[in-house]
Amino acid sequence: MDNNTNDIESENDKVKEEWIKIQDELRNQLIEKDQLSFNLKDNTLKYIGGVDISFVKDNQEDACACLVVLEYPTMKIVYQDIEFIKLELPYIPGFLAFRETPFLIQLIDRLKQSQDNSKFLPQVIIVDGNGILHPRSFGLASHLGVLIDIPTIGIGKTFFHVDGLNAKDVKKQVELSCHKGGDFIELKGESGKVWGLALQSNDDSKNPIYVSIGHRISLETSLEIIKTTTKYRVPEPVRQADLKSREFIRLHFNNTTSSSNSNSSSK
DNA sequence: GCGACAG
DNA sequence: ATCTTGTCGC
Repeated sequence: MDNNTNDIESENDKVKEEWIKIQDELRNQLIEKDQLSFNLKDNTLKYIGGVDISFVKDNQEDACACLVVLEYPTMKIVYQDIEFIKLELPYIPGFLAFRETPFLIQLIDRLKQSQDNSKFLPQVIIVDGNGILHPRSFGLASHLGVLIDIPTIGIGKTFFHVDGLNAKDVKKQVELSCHKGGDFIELKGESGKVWGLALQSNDDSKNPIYVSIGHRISLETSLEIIKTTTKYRVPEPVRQADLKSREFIRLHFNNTTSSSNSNSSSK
């Protein structure tokens, strides 16, 4: 029986090794500077995207993927696509991209192919997950960005330990240095590398968000965009994607499945 | 060996 | 990720 668990463990290690190779390869295509189809100074940023996946409770595989496109800077939703999906892989810290990326790409592809809506293809996408703020500098936002070749910004809501940085010290630093919305600190690790920023979203948000480069954008431009699209704790594009996907689950999944406490009838 | 660990 | 009421404040 111990042999079984050992076999499984070594199988998992093999898979992780393969995944690491894949990401090492993809990372060669990662661009950590501005390579954009717009300039923030001259109103050429029109469409900004947000993606998120929400889950059905007590369920590791039934979920809802959402892509929204907002008009900049009005933040009005001009396009949305929401669908039920079945996750095929578990959540493994450090390998989130392999779990979620296939479904997000599908949403982007559908928009690209849309006869009427392809004009809404976002010029930059804000992703619910880190960019290069990641053990191998290649989180979900970067992985997705490279695969779809669209600029992305990574947003984390909880800190991911990397390069000697840890949540406790980071939050302590934020407490000391950030007092109002827009204040931020650099996330500089032991190696000296700047992995991203901890940003106070608004004047009364105590809990920071973590901004990092996804793909084809600089940290400076990322910050500028995040600041101008954030009203609540998380930027409006990802917030809307989150709200839409949760609502979809509430409306179409809940009473549709047995799952839990209905009126316990028979017995 | 032990703990940490995006969503 | 998800589970949840009240509560503080504009």
